[in-house]
Amino acid sequence: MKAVRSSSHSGDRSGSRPAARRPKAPSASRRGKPENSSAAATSKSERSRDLILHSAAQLFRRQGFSATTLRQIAAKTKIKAGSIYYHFDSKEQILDEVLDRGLRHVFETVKNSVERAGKVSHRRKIGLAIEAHLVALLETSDFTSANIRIYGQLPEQLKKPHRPLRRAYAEYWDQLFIDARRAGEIRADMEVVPLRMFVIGALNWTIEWFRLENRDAVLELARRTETLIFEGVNKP
Amino acid sequence: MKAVRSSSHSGDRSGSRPAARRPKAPSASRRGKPENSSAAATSKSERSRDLILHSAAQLFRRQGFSATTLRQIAAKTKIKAGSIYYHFDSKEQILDEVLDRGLRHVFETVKNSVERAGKVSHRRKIGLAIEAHLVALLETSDFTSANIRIYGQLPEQLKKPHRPLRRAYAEYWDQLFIDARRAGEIRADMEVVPLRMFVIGALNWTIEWFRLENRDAVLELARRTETLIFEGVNKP
Amino acid sequence: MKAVRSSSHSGDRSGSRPAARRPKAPSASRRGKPENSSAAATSKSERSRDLILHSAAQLFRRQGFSATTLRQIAAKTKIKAGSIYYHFDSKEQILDEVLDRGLRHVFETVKNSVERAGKVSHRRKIGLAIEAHLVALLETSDFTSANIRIYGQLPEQLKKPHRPLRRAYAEYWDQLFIDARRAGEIRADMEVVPLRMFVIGALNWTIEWFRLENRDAVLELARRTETLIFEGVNKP
Amino acid sequence: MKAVRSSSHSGDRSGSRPAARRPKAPSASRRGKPENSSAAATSKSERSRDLILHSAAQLFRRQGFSATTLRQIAAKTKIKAGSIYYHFDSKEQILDEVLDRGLRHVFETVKNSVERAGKVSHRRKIGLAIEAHLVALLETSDFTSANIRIYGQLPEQLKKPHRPLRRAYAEYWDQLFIDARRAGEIRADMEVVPLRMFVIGALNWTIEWFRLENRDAVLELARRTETLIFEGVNKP
DNA sequence: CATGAATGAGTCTTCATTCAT
DNA sequence: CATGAATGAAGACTCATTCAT
Repeated sequence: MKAVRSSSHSGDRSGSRPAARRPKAPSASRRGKPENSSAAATSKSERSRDLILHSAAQLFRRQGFSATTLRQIAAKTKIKAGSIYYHFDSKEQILDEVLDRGLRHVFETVKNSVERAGKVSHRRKIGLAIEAHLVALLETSDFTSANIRIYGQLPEQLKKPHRPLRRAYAEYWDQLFIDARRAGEIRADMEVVPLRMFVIGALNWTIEWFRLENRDAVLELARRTETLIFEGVNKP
Repeated sequence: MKAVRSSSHSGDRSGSRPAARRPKAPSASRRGKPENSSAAATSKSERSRDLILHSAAQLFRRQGFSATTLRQIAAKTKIKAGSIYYHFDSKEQILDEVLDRGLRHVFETVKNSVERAGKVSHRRKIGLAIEAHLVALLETSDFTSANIRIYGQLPEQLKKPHRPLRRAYAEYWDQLFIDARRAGEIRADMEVVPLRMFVIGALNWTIEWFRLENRDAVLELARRTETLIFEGVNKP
Repeated sequence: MKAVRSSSHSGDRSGSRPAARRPKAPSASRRGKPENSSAAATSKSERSRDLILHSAAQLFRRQGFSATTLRQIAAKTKIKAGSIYYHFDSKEQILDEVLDRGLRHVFETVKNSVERAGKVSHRRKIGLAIEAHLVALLETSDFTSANIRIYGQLPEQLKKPHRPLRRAYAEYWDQLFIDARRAGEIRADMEVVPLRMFVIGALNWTIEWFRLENRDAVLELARRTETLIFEGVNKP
Repeated sequence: MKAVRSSSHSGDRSGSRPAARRPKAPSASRRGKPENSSAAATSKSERSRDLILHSAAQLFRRQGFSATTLRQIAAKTKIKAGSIYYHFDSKEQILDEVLDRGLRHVFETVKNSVERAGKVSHRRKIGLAIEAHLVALLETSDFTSANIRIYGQLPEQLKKPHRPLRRAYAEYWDQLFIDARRAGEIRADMEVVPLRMFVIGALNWTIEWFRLENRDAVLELARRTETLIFEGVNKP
């Protein structure tokens, strides 16, 4: 009940190329695994690939896609720029994989968190989703934060392959809200899509300002956010 | 009680340069004027400058700063890339001015809206601020939306000159919340900074998804957002 | 009765590109003019374009397409490599134009030479064609020699746009032979296609060894070749 | 009376290098053997070497030297690019050997064919030479066709080591013509060098268009060519 | 004011080559 | 013998910038 199906596009665009070398596609052993799995990346190649992706994610997150150069990625990975092409076909392919991992990571984190909770109130579920989303975004994954931060500014053609998964994630949240509303835990007159936008927006914007200081900071932020969303700022 | 002081930095960095032909600095007549003033842009030069800035703002907003080329800006302005240098010293200078105008625009819009209201409840004031912020962001100013969208990914050195004004704007909101809390319209245990982040985050994130369709769409969105913030999603 | 229709493809492949600048397409004033027209190339841009093409043709001819770098072309033209892109979209576009000019040049030279002769024997016509082809190839046009020399090694996709014109040229020769055979000046059992290949082959191969020394060398070579083709090496 | 002395240069340029593992020079057992001998290629190493050379020859022939990458050669040979360096010091060394084999192959083929004929007319000898040259070029050897096709575009320094053998081959043809002329089978006023160029040119150019379809096609072509050369196109 | 033409630094990418395993 | 992984030099191409006209 865990792995989010990869948007299965990743790397497809390179289909026409001669595809000389080997790696270039996410190794079977990694596909679908949680991105920050501490389970040792096996081959040397896989380790390098991973390091490159991590470097890229951090840089994309900070500077955006187009402001990030392959030389920067290489430098951070302590290899030379040309070497990147042993592992990837193009800068775009790196982007694709960063985006994909990032979204799959939040999605899985949120899903697992909610499902693990079992029978709890809808508010609790939404609270857990908020917390999981924030944890993924702010604590555990550069991929997720990179995705959230840069996606909006990418050219259409780069966004396209990631739409299905994005939509799926949005629908997952919508369902949480729909269920809660049906159960009467959310006002009946509340429309789901703007609500989801509002919530996700408030969560996502945290990348712009939140600086992780201690383990509990994110949890604290999550709690606060949940309260705000459910109760607003009004006097009770 | 209108004009927000420009962050006074704009163009300063070019101080050492030989000071080419003429303009290069916002013309006296424009300084401090509301950005969308339809009041006669006077000289031809000023009109071109303005058109360039508008083109730049739109492109920055859509693609980010580094993905936007001067030639794109020129093309959208229907001039040639070289001509931009009659009006600006560098791409950075354009950025500076776009950012500055953008922030001043929201700031003024919000301030004016609140002040014009006169004696009203704090909730009403905050509601007006929300509305004004959204209007500036989604309806009236490409500068504002450009600013909001790209600021976070800019290198330190480009952000720096804009910090004072950003801080001022943040403090303005903080004050709104502090006043409301003091007046008991907001729960006493609510900390102001995270609250502001939450609210501004929810508002700013709308650029990522909101598509302006009709005049009232933004107002409707603003109302909805105000309700959410004050009352939350709970059953009343 | 002169200009050979350009294969009209030239530059078409760049159709999808944003096409920012201007020149990039052969200027109207040059299209269809004989390549070595001494009629002054007018604008500065046109002159540069032309110089680049000439440099490219010479280098392509000597080293082949892929062994020739833009830097070499630039150096020979005494400009910087980046400047080439003011005039051309890509190395391929340069190639296209070199090939096109080259073939149009021989074609026109041959056609004009034959037509100008008026009512003469078929053998004379073929003799003139041989001479004209050799002159174009060895004396007047780097474009023609470049074309002949590199065409065969180009990847399919680069050859494609030039096929129609090549075919037309081949058919022109075929017609010369067909007419001569019908008139009884060529043995009736002689098949035209292999004959054309034989003749054109013998002519084209001269690039591999012939070094132009004096004005008459080519004419002398042409005469010799004509004799060989018509009479063979046999004792008369 | 068969083997054409290799131009003995092959690999010499690598003289200064540290002399890696082992082979790198054509194994003793192969030196001087006819290139397509099916007589057991012995060691595994030797077989690989050979496969690499064949792949290279085909690619050089089709695309030229500089457009052919080591990875393409490796792919065609079904090994990895790095492995090539066990057998060769550099791409240039491969080229050298391809060129050398190619020329030795035609040379031997022609020589053998002529010598085997014994006492025959000079025209017959030349006819056999034509046939043998075409067979080598179009049917039996990628090395020969690669040589003929790419030699002219190589940089001086790469051509140099192959000149002696080329000259020898040219002289062999010259001798055939001289003998024929002395015997009165060729017109006395016919100069030998341009004649050889004409003939070899017509033969060599066939690579540009001839597509081998059936066993006899080459022989048919050879016959036609011989007739043309001796009798020309005139009515008899 | 604006453009045409050019420049040079830097971008992504390719490729021959190396070398430890 | 062969490969996997990497390197560095170079290639095509882009782009902010300059400046004479």
